[in-house]
Amino acid sequence: MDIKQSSATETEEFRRRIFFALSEPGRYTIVRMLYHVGHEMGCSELNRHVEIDKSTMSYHLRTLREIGMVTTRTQGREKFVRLNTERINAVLPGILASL
Amino acid sequence: MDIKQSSATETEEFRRRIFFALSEPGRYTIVRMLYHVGHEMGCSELNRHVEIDKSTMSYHLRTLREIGMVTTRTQGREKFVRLNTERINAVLPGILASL
DNA sequence: TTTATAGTTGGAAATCTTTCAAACAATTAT
DNA sequence: ATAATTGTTTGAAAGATTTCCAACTATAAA
Repeated sequence: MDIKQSSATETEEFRRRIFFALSEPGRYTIVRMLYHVGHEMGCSELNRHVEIDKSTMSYHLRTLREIGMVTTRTQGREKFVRLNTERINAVLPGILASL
Repeated sequence: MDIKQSSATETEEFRRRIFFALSEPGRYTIVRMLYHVGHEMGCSELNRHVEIDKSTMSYHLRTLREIGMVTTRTQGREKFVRLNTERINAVLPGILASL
């Protein structure tokens, strides 16, 4: 059973990116909060619960969005973040529940 | 429900280190290989299956050992690596099976 | 219109990560 | 004793990541 590093499936790539995201305390906290709250949250609400500079928060949320772990919705001047639970569970079943 | 970043439990810390380990392709491949093989492997045997420079391999194995994801045993000039399945499953149940 | 609120972006600084070559130690084989 | 095999370590180079300030856009409120 040989494993070639060159050929990584999309799923594998997504998994690794999830691992990368969760290896950073700030993002770990954000994801954990979103999961436990169980519904979308406004960025500023998130920011009120998680102590991170607002631009750092923005940076982390962009990372999570680029990876595909969250989606966002803008309403007026507020932005709501929603955890993409289904997609994450599809490649790493149960991981969110164990955070 | 507030989450303070300052206080991370040991378990949470271990989880994050596992995520860190698995976010790197080389280590991901090593861990996956060890899991699927299902028993300890000699470093050179590992190196024959996973294409990584030997010193890079050594570096990654040291990281995995420091995190506590693997243990090693030396016999003669060979070194055997064993995945600490129980400990990993204790904090992230089923994660190895989904790699 | 002016001001406040929500969030993004650019850029710089500090730090961390990964990789490899070269030299090394330890063990086994010739 | 010499040579080959196993694996570690050091150190340097290149690159990635995180953080924060300051300036910015856009919407809503006064």
